[in-house]
Amino acid sequence: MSDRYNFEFIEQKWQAKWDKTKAHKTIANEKPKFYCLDMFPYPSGRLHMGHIRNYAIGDVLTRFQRMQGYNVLHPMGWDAFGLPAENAAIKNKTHPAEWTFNNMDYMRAQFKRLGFTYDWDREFATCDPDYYKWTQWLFLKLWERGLVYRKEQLVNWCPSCATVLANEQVVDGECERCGAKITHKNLEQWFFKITDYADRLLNNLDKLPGWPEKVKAMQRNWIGRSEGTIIKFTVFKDEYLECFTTRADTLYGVTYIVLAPEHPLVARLIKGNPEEENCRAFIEEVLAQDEIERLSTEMEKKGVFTGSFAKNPLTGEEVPIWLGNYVVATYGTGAVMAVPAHDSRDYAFAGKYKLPLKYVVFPEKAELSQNEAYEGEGVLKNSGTFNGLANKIAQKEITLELERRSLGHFQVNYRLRDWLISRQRYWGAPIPMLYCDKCGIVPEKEENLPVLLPVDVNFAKKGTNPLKTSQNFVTAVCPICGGKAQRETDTMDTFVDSSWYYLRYAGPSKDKIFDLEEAKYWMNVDQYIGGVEHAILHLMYARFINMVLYDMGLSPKEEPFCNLLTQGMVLLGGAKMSKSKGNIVESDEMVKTYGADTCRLFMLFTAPPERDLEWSDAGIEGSYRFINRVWRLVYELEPELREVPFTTVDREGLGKEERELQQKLHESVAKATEDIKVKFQLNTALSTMMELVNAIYLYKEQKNHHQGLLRQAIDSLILMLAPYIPHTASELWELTGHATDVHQQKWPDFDANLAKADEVEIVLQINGKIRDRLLVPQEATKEDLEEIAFNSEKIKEILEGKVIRKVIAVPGKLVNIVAG
RNA sequence: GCGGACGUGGCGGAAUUGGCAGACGCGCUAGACUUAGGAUCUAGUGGAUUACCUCCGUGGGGGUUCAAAUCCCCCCGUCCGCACCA
Repeated sequence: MSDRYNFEFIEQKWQAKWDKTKAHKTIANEKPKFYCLDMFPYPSGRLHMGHIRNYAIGDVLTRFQRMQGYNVLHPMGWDAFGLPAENAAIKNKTHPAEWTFNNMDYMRAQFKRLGFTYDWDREFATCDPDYYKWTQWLFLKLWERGLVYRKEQLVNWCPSCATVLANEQVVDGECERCGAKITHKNLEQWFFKITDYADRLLNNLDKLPGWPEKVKAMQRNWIGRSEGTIIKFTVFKDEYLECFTTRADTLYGVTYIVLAPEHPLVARLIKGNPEEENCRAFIEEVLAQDEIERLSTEMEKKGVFTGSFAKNPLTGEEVPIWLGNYVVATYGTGAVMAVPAHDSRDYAFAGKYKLPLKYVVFPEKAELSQNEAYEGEGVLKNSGTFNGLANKIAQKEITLELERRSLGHFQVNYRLRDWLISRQRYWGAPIPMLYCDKCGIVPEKEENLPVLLPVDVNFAKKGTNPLKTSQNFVTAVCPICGGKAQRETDTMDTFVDSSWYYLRYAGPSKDKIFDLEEAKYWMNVDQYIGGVEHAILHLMYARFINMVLYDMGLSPKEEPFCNLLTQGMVLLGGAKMSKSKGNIVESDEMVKTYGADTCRLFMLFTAPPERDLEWSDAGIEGSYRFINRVWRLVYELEPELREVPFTTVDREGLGKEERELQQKLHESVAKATEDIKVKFQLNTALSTMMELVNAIYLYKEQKNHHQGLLRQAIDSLILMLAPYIPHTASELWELTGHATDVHQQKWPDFDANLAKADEVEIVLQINGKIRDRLLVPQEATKEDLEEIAFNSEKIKEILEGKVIRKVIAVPGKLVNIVAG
């Protein structure tokens, strides 16, 4: 034992012990459960301080809940498929697997060096054939349920990653991963029908009170549900142009129609018209723009007349059909009925091209201004038989009339698109489908899973899916007719892998996707912790896949994640730590200098978990100082405590200093417990413990110590620090004579009565301004306080010659005298 | 434009059930100990004025209240997400 805080020795000692005894192994039992899950990492290489922060939060919660009597599952593994491995493989002429597994080994050792409570027996990587076999199985189940389809459409293409991407993975027209500008290609791709679940994904958000409002808002926004009407305008003979609108009530105000240049009817609508040339030039111009330009609100609204007309289904009026650069081809029908009198965008467009306005909705009280679009509520005019109806009612009535005439119907539209899951890359789970000359597209048989990634591939050809270079892989046998077939060479989006991993942790299994019985015990995840960057991507995909598994009778809960914490980022120089920016503070370096406990402590103390945190060299020094301070305190008191048994000390017979220390102790336990359990404010829990340490230091200066009370204070302090600085706490627990493991102890209790001070300082106010402060007994009543207040010399002086109007006394807080 | 979060010392941040603004930590200042200190300990640290008293102060303005960082209204600003979605 050393008087110096030797973190290297201490941390290695306890880590070796935890490893050897499998201290963090978890099995389902009769205790109440708690499933604490940190989003598993991509094995990118090395941990930095950002990682430490993420995982330290989950680790504190895990250790705390164990001390609260819960059986806590806290697993860790690897989201191990993905592009960086493949790119590294091309660059270093290795195999992606080698790069990935090396990184996993390195990072696993780093996790252990940080003392995290993971049950390593449950570890897996999504690139293990034992795992991706079930990702493929899941694909087949979705196929069976009609939730998978293959379709040619305009898709996002990342030229740098040489693969297609889902809508969610395109940010501001750029690749979410590499930042390259996205282009568009017409390709046949695989999709998951997430839109079938749009309503449930949306409605269930209301059943997730433990999720941040922000994340729920983002998902609602992304799903973008909108109720409206499809209205059919007649073009040619017996052919219709369908428009989606949320304002069917303004149908009598339609003065033209605008189509996206990509609309399928455009070619026929312009053909042979004098405007044809003009239109072609316009379409070419619009299509030449990239996504960002095209969708920018700054973009000037432009259009051209097609030379054709469409017939309004109710008025029979012929209105001109235009092409517009602002109409989104992929939303609704790609065709908009324009009502310039009641839509400001149409108003601007109509003004520019001298198209007519027709007001049909009039405000009930105010005058209608004809200098702008009126978008508010009102009553219908100029609308035939619908005149006089409130516009909200007219929306329904007009749609019902259209339904009677088979010229329209109610429609719910979503912004959400189906999930494009195929990728033209090697390092992912192969899509288990085949192309047979006779049978067409056929699924692989379940018993033939996993469809293994071949080893004989060539990574050298840039822009080609390496899987295509393996003849052994591509050439296959049709599972139906036994004839010659070709394997699908696309792999699945890695977000498919991570959409069900939490179930695998909860119920590891050799012969099933997961063990249903064990998963029933653990699910759902009580606390999920991860970055807000997954607010839409992973968190919506996972909810969707879990919902499908729930419908299949497999997943025990409809929603997988009960409570969600989106922790803030660790910044350096105001920017998120990232390899590409080169602003990384490496875990290894800091652990070597200060030890794991100090790193953890700093990350938790400096800011509340949800907020971003700026790295500070001085800040980590402060945390290191605090641990040293605790170390010295316990080390110096240890000789007189070693033989003192732990007891709970009563208030009776204690001296003033003892009573103060006791009060501080109980108050600290109460606050540290509430902060972590209710508020999730680890920073304030820690500041409370710092105050307790300061109080014990102060008491230590006393001549004769109440050893029983000191023992209780020191023991409680070590217990409360155990989740945060587990190595130091273990060592100090042992040092002070305990034969037990600090992490298997019960969290300390507190007595609410003892947490109150004997005397409290109250303030005396006159007209709300503080004029005096006094110490009064804790139990002083309103009446007592008033008496005390009027006896104060200062108060008497100020009140001279004033009339007292009102006196407010709040026990334990203040007395306020209103006088004038 | 829509939605979410937020604005408190030199800095990170406390206090949000209305009731002492600035806990805790960093930094800074002075002192103690010391051969030395980038260790440790003690004291101080919102601003103005300063022996004391006092006044001002939570982005700005108004309001409710005995009492507002906290509740209400208006405005300004920052960050994040979505964005010509019909």
